[in-house]
Amino acid sequence: MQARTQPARGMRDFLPADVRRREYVIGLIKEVYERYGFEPLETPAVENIETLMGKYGEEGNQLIFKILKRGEHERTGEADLALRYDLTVPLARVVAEYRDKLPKFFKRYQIQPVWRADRPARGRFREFYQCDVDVLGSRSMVVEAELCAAASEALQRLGFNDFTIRLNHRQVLAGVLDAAGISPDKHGDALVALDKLDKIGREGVAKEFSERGIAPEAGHGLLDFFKKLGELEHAAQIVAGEPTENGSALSETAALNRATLGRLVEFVGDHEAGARGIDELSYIVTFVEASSTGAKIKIDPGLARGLSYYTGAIMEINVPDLAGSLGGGGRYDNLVGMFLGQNVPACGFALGLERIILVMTEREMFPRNLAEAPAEVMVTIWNEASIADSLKLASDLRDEGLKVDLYPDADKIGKQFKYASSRNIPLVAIVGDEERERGDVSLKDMRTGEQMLMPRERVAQTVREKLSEA
RNA sequence: GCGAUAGUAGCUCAGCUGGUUAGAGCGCCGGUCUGUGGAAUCGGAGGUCGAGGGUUCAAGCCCCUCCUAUCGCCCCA
Repeated sequence: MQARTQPARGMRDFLPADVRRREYVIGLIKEVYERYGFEPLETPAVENIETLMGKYGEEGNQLIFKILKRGEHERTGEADLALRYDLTVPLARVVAEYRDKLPKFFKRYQIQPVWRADRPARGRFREFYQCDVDVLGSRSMVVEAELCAAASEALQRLGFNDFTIRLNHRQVLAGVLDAAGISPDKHGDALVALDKLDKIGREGVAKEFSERGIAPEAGHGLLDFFKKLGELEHAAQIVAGEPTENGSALSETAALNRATLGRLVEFVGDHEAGARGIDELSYIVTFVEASSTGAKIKIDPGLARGLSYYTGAIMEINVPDLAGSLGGGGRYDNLVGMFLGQNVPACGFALGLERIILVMTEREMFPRNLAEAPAEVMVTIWNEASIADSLKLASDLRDEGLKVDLYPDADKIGKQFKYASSRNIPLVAIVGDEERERGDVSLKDMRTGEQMLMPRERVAQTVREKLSEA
């Protein structure tokens, strides 16, 4: 009859120390986003199923957690609701619904869980938090630049400095594939194969191209283009010499981005949409160079992203020690239109909270004192007769604004000290028979072992002094 | 969804080619200490060996199914 106590597959319980870490990260991200002028938004966990279906591509549809109809309809197996798959589509729905109440440029952040019926793996769960920032209402590349800067600053505040924001563009991607002579219906296949370039190498990709029915000349042309891009990077590194230096890293990145753009122009030629995309990328890198984020951004013509609603720039953040990405985003000018009938330009960025926490935990990037003391002072209970005194003292100290734990049992005093010690509570207050007679309280500093006797009224002040000493 | 590896005490792990009552360290609880934690010392509890089935005289070990985690593929934050 022993029930299973593990949470459902891919779902997790967060114990107090976990929650403290999560809140620490969320707090810092919020702070940065607020400083960029973003406003908070929350939406329901559940959406009508039509709201989500068809927005994420074929693969995405299958990964949506669907909720069966209730009541009599349950037996049909039909679903009318679903758990949200991301925060972007609900945002588009909200903008379509409240267009008149929202500002012309709606800048919002949203930090909430989303659900995907995926197979769990390292850094991948079925319930996970995304930290989204989006700007709606503008086609300007200033938006892309600001979003990159905001996400980048959030990561830097958390202590990351070895991340890269890879930048690409859906139209440029299309332009490159067209220019290579890959037929439009094979673009998807080409991208999937191309994405594995650094894993399986040129020959591997070439093999996969042919398996996926891509014309050999087209495949070769494409691989050739990427080979030359790779050489570009190599050259830039040699020129810059020390890539770790801040100053030279910036110019190196900028130079590389310029060179990459140049190659793209050559290769894509007069492909109209592609050329426009290249212009947009060039604006973004120029705008971004105005801030320290510039050194973090790298145009990567091989970057593809799964979600089907992206229409323009796409980006992704990576760190060396994580296979997946720390976050990603892009422009999706047509998504709101799917709800409203009228397009509202939009661009957004999502940071993956779970992956940030995973890497931060492995690298021990959390402040030491985060998970520790649940209270600043613990009040002991001397005996059954003195419970009221202890309650009163705890209450008074709480009124003084202190975090106070009250030991619940009249255990041996040594046991109570041991408990306080194990919980890392720095101070312990004792009202024993002697103290009570004189209206005094003993206060022990668990860190030094020092113990002082004082009038009741002075306890709060002394606790504060002791806390600030450390 | 496919393939691979792993799961033994709260934690980290031993456990030989299947062979009696499954071990260690750390942690936990208690005593030494009748108003005091951390140290020392002595003692104690705790495991249906991930779950369920099968083979065998005998299963932690072999076989099957499932669960969970991790690694590739696929995809993604």
